[in-house]
Amino acid sequence: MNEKNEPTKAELDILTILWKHGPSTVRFVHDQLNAFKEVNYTTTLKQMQLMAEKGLLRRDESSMKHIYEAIEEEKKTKSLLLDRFVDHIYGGSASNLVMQLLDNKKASKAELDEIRAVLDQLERKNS
Amino acid sequence: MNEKNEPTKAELDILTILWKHGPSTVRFVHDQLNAFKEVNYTTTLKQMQLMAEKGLLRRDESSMKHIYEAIEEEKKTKSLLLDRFVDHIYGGSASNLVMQLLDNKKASKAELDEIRAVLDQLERKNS
DNA sequence: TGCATCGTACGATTTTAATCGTACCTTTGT
DNA sequence: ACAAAGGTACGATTAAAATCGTACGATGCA
Repeated sequence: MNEKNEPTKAELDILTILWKHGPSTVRFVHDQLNAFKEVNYTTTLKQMQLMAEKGLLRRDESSMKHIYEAIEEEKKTKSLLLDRFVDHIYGGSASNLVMQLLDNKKASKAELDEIRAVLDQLERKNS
Repeated sequence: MNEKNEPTKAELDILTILWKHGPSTVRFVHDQLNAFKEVNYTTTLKQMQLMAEKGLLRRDESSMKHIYEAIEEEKKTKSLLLDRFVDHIYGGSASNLVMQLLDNKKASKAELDEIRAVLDQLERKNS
């Protein structure tokens, strides 16, 4: 993900679908999209074409139905977004973010356990 | 914070300053802003006026130099943004977010300890 | 008093994101 | 063969965010 290629909301919706289903046609992505959001087919098409230009998607035009694929993997992109978010909203402090997260009861018991497990594992690795 | 009053990036910059320094004049906010971002004075002014209209800021016009103040408190607004973020990017799973956060080495040793402390405290409270 | 300074008001502009309409090419079924 | 269906290309439009220029009122001081 080069530079300021931060995906917008609409782009992220498309990326999410591609990450989930792998390389897909515009039609497929569009149908998935319409499951929760009304848009015109040409809008989805255009959006994906723009994303290809921007370097967010790779396009295979060998067949008539072009196949699009996310260039960056899910994890990498999301972690970039996360970093931006932490920096922007929490002044770069990850712990502040986590504290608020836990505070807000946004995390279930199971999630708490999971988080603790990750912490433990990380600590073991670092020692 | 009503409805879709989600602050944009530029608005968040202004809110951050107001949260930090309390009720302020446009001039003051503008100077703070310019410390890290070049903008025209009238832009800041306009932005703050719009934010007041939107219900993000409260304005005291009793004196010539209008005084602006964030309506919602920092914590509330940030937690709203955080929730949106978790929902949008991590499908609502707080633990996924945290895992990635820790994974990414975005958290220092001190932060890890802090996070663990919060976890401990929460667990004690819940039992 | 008058002029430089600092303030707000307001319309216009720029930029970017998002959407859509229309033209036109390809495939497929009859 | 040809019409219907489904595909891409592309320009135009809309909407929202952000920025700026200019007008003009208040204040203060030489």
